[in-house]
Amino acid sequence: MNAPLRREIIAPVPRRTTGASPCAACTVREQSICGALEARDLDRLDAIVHHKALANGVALFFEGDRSENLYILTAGCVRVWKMLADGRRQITGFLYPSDFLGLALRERYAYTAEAIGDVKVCRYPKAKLEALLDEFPAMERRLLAVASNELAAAQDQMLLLGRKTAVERVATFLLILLRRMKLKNGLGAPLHLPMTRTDIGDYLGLTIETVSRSLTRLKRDAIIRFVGTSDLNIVDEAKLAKIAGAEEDWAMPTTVS
Amino acid sequence: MNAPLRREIIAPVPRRTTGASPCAACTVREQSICGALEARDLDRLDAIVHHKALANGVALFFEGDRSENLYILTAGCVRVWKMLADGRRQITGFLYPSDFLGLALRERYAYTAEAIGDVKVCRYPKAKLEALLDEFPAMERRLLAVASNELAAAQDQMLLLGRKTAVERVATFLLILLRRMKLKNGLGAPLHLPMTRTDIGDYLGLTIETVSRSLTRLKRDAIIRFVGTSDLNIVDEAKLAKIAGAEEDWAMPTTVS
DNA sequence: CGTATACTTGAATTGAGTCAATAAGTGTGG
DNA sequence: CCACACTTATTGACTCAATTCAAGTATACG
Repeated sequence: MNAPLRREIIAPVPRRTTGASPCAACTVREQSICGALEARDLDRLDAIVHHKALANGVALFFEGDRSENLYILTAGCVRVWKMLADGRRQITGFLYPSDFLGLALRERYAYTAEAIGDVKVCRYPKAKLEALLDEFPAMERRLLAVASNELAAAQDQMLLLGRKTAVERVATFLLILLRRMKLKNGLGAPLHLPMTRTDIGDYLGLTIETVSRSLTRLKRDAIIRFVGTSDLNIVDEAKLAKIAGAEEDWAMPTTVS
Repeated sequence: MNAPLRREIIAPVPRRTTGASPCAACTVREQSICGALEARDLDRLDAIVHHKALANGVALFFEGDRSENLYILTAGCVRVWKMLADGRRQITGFLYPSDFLGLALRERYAYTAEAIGDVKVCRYPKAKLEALLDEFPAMERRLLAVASNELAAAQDQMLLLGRKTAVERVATFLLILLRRMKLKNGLGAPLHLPMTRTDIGDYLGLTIETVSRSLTRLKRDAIIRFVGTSDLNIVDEAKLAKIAGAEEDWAMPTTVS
């Protein structure tokens, strides 16, 4: 179907030979768990990291593989998914630079992770990174924060999958992308969708046709405007947010302790 | 709708005056994060814990409340849910004794937690528990493991909500309950459903009618047999598992490292 | 024992899925 | 640079699984 069974092919990234630590020069360090380390400790990370580049559709690992490595995404986009025996697929997340991957501290990965377009990652052997966590509690605390945030996002996604209509799902999806982009790139720039409509459908629990129809409806209502097929401008963010089905925002409720 | 707006009412549990630490006598300690502490450190937990009892339908906290406490469930069942502005509800989980509650290390709770039937919890002030985490890394590690497991469960639930049919969802739900019960009570005993059909529907992204029809179908096919309305025997676990839509079980796949 | 609540069942409706036919991109080689 | 092939996206017509609406029937409770 849409799960290319290619294994990861490593295009080795030239190892820096200058004195400076590669991690010190890393552009996503501050956002990722590595940011928990002091500059002077970065060589400890450098010592166990392998940099890798992956082409479109190549898997970092497959559901069921022994989980021997953890990853931090430094460039590109990764989709993470689970599958039923008959091929029905559910994408549980799209990852972006600085995102952490492989958190399941279990023997096997519970999902497959695949590159969307060109991707770069830092790979850490699980055992060695765990040893570092013991040594640097700040890093472990940061990992806990990451897990906690992902859990909150997963709960939002359950609300979406269990209770939202098709347009609401698509609107929510666009809003999330928009907010993430605003954080990184600032506003104004058009929103780029690196994933296919099939990916979006499998993320939102819809078919591609329904995704397409929902996008068309948002276009018709002048809420978004497409530039090509995978770039768009959000013309009316307020309307989009309204359709997304404003979760109750609980403006300072009274609390009886 | 079905969200009683009652605040928690504390039925004080008599504080033990014997010399022994209450935590030392706790029946769920080993399964919960408290199990990470040595016996000699348990008084540190005792010092910050408050025991509470809650009646059916009473909330521990509401979505949007300041998250000042963390909880461990010691008896009963708790439902955790989020809601859309128009009242659509999604239950993101049912919690059982030894389960941890309030993990979101954020300023506010992202969901509401309510007692189903009589419930007992240990309540810890967030700041004080976090201080303990700093002191006892084993406990923090355990918390990370909890978060990691919950994340895996959340991903399974996304697969269910996004891609499974009604009967598959209900079958999966029963199987999960069965497996959890097997772990605790051993096999044989009938399965008890403490929650209403409405709860089940809101957990599975279905209406009560569809839940009821699915259960009827499983009854008709002699896969389950009800004893009253909230207790049932699972007659044919294999068939149930088959319907639940066997996630690929990836029997030792080859891995190219 | 009656009343409220929770659950089941049936009939009609509908939102999203399926099937099928374009249309719009994307990439390749001549 | 264009023509062709191929993939990806859109649109339309029809179907169907789950919802909605509407009775009924258990079950629990004061």
